[in-house]
Amino acid sequence: MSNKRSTKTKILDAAEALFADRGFAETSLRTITQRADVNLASVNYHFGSKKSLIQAVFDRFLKRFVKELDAQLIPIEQGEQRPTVDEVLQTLVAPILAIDAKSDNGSSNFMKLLGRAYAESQGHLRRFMQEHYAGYIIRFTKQLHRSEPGIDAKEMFWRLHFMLGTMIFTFAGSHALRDIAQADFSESVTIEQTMRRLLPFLSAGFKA
Amino acid sequence: MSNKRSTKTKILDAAEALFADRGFAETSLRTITQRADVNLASVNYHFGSKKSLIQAVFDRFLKRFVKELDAQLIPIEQGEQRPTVDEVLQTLVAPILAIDAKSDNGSSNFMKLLGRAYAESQGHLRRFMQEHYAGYIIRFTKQLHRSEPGIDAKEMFWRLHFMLGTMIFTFAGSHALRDIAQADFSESVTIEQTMRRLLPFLSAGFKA
DNA sequence: GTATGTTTCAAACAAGCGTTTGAATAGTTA
DNA sequence: TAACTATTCAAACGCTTGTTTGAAACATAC
Repeated sequence: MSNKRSTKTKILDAAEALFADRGFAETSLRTITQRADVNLASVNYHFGSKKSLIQAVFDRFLKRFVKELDAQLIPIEQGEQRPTVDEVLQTLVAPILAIDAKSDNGSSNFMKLLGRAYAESQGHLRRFMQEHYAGYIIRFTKQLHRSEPGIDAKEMFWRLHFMLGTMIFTFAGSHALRDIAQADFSESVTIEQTMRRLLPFLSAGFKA
Repeated sequence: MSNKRSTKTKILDAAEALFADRGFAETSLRTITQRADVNLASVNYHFGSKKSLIQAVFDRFLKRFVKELDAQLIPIEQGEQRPTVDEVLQTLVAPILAIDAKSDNGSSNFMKLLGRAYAESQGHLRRFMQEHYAGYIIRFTKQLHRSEPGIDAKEMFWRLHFMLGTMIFTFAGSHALRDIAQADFSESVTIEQTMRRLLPFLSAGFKA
């Protein structure tokens, strides 16, 4: 392995950005390999198929994400005091910010991909994620439940999904939202700013 | 025009369901015409192109929607009393329920399509909707603002989009959510039930 | 050096796509 | 009935897609 970016990495980088921007079906392998400056056949050589490439993109992303999430969850899990809703929600913030640190604009590749995975119809991606990362969702949910023990499991389930929905939709949102905001209020929009607006909305809704 | 469903209608019906389920790029004209039981060429004959067909599907949907929305907004607009947030949000409920009345499962074709339109990258759909239906958004926003005059325009903008995001994500959500809920709580999930859970979440968040 | 295994490359493959064509049919008007 | 328009149909078009192929280039070992 040389110190230059490997072909595999170059493909993953290009695919990640393009999938997030355009979607899976709308992004051809030719577009990816062109942007990555590698040969067309190298995708199938290194990843086997387009479907496997999609999973590899997610796997790399989620590995980074859950590593951060884990670090955030541990102190809360070990705390004797029960956490507040805001504290639990905060465990998601740092990972998202850390992962998309490089992306200068207000949107998040990670969230965009999550949104696309959610909309994806065949569901092979959902199955893949369910298999490999369900444990983290359970840990997060457990702490959320600890923060508001009064809310029963069924209600919890729905409010959690409402929250996730809002987050994913907001950060996955195409440039539309950001552009409108920029035009109407001439304020540049970063992930952190949006996050600051979003969290009170979420925790108020959750405690409703 | 005979009393049988016309070819045009059959195409629109099939396309609507398939686009909502699988997305635009993932749905071929051959799949649509097969399901509609019409000839492949009839799409181009009646609509001109696939892109125009997509717009036609949205146009039919939105026409129904805004007709209902208009009826809901008028009494509020004419009321001297300023409306509550919940009353304003309710103006969206009836149209959504009315439009997807036929769909028995808990998801909404209309919302699914909205979600897909939002994710769509080229944006020709967003432009089309902006051109034809922006007036209704303004009317709705105006009433929302009237309900909580304390919230300034910028904050309003964001919270409105948080709300829309949650709604679209929730109702556009693939079967995943519904399936999990059904498995874990053995409760069948209708749009109305989900709406009942969602609205308090939204209005609490909005007033946060 | 030669030999061996790994990676790249241009070219081609079959399959599916949206669209077009021109003839056949159905429907309407005179 | 005859003339004319609107619609349907099977077939084909050109193009893009994901994938495969076999030779070339590179790397590593002996």
